[in-house]
Amino acid sequence: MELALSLGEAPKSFTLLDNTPKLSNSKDPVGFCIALGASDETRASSDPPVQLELLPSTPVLRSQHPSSHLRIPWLTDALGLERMTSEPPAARALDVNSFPVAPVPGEDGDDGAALSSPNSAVSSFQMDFCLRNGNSGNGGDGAAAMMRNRRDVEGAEGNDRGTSDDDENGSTRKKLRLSKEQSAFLEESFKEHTTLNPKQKVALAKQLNLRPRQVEVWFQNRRARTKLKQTEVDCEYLKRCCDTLTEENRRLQKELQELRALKTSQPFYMQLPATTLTMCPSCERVATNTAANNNDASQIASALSLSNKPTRILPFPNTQQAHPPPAHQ
DNA sequence: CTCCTCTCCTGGATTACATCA
DNA sequence: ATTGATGTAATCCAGGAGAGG
Repeated sequence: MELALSLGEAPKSFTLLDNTPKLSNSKDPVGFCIALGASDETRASSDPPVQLELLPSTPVLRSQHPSSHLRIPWLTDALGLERMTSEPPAARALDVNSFPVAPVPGEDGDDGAALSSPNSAVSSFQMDFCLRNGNSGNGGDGAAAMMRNRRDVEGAEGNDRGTSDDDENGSTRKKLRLSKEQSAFLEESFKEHTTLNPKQKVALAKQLNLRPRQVEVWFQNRRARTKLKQTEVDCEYLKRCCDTLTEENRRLQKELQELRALKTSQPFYMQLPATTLTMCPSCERVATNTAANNNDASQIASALSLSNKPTRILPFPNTQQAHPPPAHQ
């Protein structure tokens, strides 16, 4: 992807380097980073390429994060760690105390692997994520939430697609609200894998007492949200870059106007022998014969605009001795 | 080897519902 | 109590990839 902006008489271009790693291969769940290469002068030094961090990063969130209590099944597998069955009871912080929902036989219609999942050990520590966030300790309408939760869980059970279930009940589709613990655990999983293979999906579903389809949908929506957020961040960053370039364009146009005004106000400067500028034909740098190091175009421009000394610009071959070619290479 | 069909998965768009101010 | 905004679970659809005939 390449994006080029042309600004007046001083065209500058910058490219949007698409170094985006594949999400599935990246350790970073967001994994999307843009690098905006502009000229050093153009690029705002305070605007590094933006990478969105959508995951909880504050110490508070981290400390409250259930990852301190939970393990991602495939992570423990990968690390060869003990499974959660060996977790001390005190660590089972998510074993909230209501409505344990018995697994419905033949529930996992989504994947046949559910019955013979190699991660089946997880089921021995099946957590009860039946509570919605309303009744997990902050009082309020706990009873009502529990009733809703029971209704939702019961409605969610047994049918993977849900639509036929709704058809049978003659009701509209129900919407299960995931508990904070479930959402947090899914977030933690998403941090490790933005996509799930069937085994991971089933293991996660078992662990969270959800249907694999629900886990799948959650990851779909989560990826969509990530992409949306990243797009917003990208737009904001590009907008800032555009503002910076616009400002620089304005400044350069103004400088150009000053130079032209100076030129028209002093039409006979060519006849005055005060200062001689030499220009190298290869690199187009300019040097004066009075100050050999003064070959910066901006310094020349400021010299032109600030001091009213008449200046002569000569082709380089005429003043070989003033600017030997290898001097600046 | 190529083509076709089927299945599965994913992204994008959209809907429907829950929650909150 | 009502309502609009917002967040998000769920659905629908199209397209790509891989397997198998």
